[in-house]
Amino acid sequence: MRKDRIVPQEEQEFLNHYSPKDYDRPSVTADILVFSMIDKKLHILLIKRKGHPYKDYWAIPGGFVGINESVEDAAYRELKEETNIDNAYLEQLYTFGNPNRDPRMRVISVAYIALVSASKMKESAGDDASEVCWFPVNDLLEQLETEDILAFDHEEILHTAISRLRGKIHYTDIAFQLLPKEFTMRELMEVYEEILNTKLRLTNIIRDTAPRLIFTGEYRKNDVVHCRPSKVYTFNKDYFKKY
Amino acid sequence: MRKDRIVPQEEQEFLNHYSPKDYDRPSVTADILVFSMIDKKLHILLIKRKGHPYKDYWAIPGGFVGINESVEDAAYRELKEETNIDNAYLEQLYTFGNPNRDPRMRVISVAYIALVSASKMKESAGDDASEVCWFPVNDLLEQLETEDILAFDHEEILHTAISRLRGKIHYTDIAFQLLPKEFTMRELMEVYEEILNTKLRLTNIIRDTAPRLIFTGEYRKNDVVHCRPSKVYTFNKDYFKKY
DNA sequence: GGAATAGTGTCTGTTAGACACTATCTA
DNA sequence: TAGATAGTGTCTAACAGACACTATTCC
Repeated sequence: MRKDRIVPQEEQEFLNHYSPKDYDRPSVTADILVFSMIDKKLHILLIKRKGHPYKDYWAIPGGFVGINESVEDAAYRELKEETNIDNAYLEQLYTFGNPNRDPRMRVISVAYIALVSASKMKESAGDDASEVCWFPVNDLLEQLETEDILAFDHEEILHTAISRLRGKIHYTDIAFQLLPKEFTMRELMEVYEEILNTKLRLTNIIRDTAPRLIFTGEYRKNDVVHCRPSKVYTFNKDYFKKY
Repeated sequence: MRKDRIVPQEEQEFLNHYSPKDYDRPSVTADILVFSMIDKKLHILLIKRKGHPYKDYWAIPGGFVGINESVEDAAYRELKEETNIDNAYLEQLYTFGNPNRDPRMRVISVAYIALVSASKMKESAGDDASEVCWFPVNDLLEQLETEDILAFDHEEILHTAISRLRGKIHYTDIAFQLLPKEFTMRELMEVYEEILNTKLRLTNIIRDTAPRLIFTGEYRKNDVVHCRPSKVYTFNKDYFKKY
């Protein structure tokens, strides 16, 4: 329940005279892990830090949550600033709240995962194009095993995000969120392979996702020579798999 | 990677002169949903609000996160205050960050789930015993379909928690966290039944959880008359099921 | 025709719900 | 012995990985 609670007059009077106490407060940011499939590889958007601390390290984009803005709205705003995309799949990941995460001040970060289709992306991400970069995720993960590249606790945040994606790919629609409206079976499989970082069999992906797909009636010629064209599919939004 | 990064001297100097700007900041609380099995029923700990707003409504216990305290530590502190338990299973649930959640001021709440064994609980929960109450969860959920009982957005938080527990019970160890060190198969099944709010078959629970259990060698006489005693088990902490 | 991928159908091992049946205890 | 729950074993349907085999395209 809970639709429009009737606020008793007594309570209304209390509220009129209430002023928030001046606690010593942490700052709150919304950080956003933007994933996209680019050139058949899963990529994540990172920005290079221009100043201290962690100067020249790469960081997950984020920004402070406004005092009258929901945390989710802050994440959407951040996404818009970085990718110029208004609507995208957005999911809260986890809240990272250790003191000393940021040596400057106490910051609590609510991390979000955004999945965007490369086709939706408009040009120029942000102002300084040179400071923003798409990293191929699996290459990055490998590199992180031996090198420190990410600022703050952002490596931990990235690993948390990957675990989430891997865990959810089989029973949710996240794979489709990374594809354009129309796609082939092979493209869909590539999303699975990139997220799970394994080789899969096209045939099993077909079977598992078929009920959620609609054949558009069109075929697409393949990049490869001597090859039968693929059926073009659309995601059936009305289908919900149990969970 | 990321163990002990060497902070360059240049960066250290920057930090020495950095002072956090005075942004207008939301307050952050750690709210904690404490679950326990009491009298064969899953219960949640709620406190009755003594003041406005939502006077006399029931609320999930919570408190402000200290400026030098991790959010998780704040949750542990809150748990200790309410139940007098030091160590318990604690898991971050979700962060609720809409403005107007609390009519007094902007509050962002990081919600945690705590699972405690009734046997570990010491007496007296908090100061005013009369203000703290254990609610049987499934009865409460039913009541919430027709009545507003919970303060703020706490009904939504509760539903999120229940979904999480139901989703994780089959592939994690949360059921065991609600039981004392030693327990019978029937007690374990009762945890499953309470969380899922369904009737299950003992025999299937036995099969599914067997690899994670250790038979203590002891038997326990049953409450019911004319009945064969149950084997007493312990949770095998070393066993990790894939996920 | 041959190379190459698209797509179908099937085999198999695993898993989860259901339940028949046996085991063991106490009044 | 009867009543009751403990616990074993098995049937079955759903599912997922593997792969044999067919289909279709272009050079």
